[in-house]
Amino acid sequence: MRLPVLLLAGPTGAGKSAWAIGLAEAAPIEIVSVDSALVYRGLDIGTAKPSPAERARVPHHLVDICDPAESYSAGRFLADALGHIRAIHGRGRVPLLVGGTMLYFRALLRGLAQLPQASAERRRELDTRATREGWPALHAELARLDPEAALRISPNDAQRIQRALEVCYATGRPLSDLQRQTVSPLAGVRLQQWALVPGERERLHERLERRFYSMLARGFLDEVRSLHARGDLDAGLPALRAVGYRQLWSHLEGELSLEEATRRGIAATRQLAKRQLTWIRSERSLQWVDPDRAGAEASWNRDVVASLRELGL
RNA sequence: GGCGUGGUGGCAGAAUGGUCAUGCAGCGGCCUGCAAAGCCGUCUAUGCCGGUUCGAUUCCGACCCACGCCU
Repeated sequence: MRLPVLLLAGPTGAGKSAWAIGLAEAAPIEIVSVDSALVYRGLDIGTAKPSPAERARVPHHLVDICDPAESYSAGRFLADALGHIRAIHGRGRVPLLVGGTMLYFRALLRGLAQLPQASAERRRELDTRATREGWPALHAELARLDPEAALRISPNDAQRIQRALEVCYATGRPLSDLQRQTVSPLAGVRLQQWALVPGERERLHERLERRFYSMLARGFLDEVRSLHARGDLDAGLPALRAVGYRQLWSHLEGELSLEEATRRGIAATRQLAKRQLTWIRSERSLQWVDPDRAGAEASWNRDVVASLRELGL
């Protein structure tokens, strides 16, 4: 028999974690987090990380695996996640991939091309050139090395221009060629995929705002303060660009009042949710569930448990 | 009650006798090793009534509202 892989996506604040933990208590499931912020140690309150108690009850993988000074990546995620999926299957259990980092889900579903890792030095060089010449100039260079990539990347999209050039330099080949063949690493796996999609955006927004205040009440600012106090972290690190952390960091740097940081943090959270929803809409293989509908969680839970039973689990 | 100042989009804030900046928020989208990131696109406005004018958000008058000062 082939063990399945379950996927649960959804925007921030939709209730994914609670659903996942609830399911794991009713079925032989282990949770694999699909979340670019939960990987960082010390980012707890602001990421709504599952509590130690919850993690003791249900195994969570890919949480707290990285120091905030490091940069995690989609590539590392893919390798890590596939490793956990295999290991969980090896235990005769079912992996439930839960999270909101849609690029990571896509990597899992569609695969990533064989590309070189990010190179810190190369990126530093490119940043230096960009401050002197401007990104449009580097975009023009990309147009020579990889016209196809230049066509779909905006002259202002620093991040992607940088990545494309980095790959061209490192491999001597256009990124577009390298990206041509990718295979789904989960091809042939029995997949069940859901997305929590709140029916009313308004309600999600209210919830996100309340949640932000509640995080502050539970010591979010102190959490950021202790990261700030380490002295070896800076605002450019992926961990500190996370929603909420970035704004509170900026307040600690004296750039924003706490009120302003809060306002912006809440707005950034809404924007994150919006981008996640855009991605969910485009991923047609996901089955939508409205978490605000009465009884939605219970009936989902029941259905999943039943379908696992059919497989003898 | 009198005088003064000011009313521009959800908010902030420019400008103009003829096409009403811009920023933020919102909304839609893109996404291959930073993705809670980055980028692209986009709707809504000149308080009200009248006058001058070919044409008024702009000039004039009345009114309403806000703020300040005076009584």
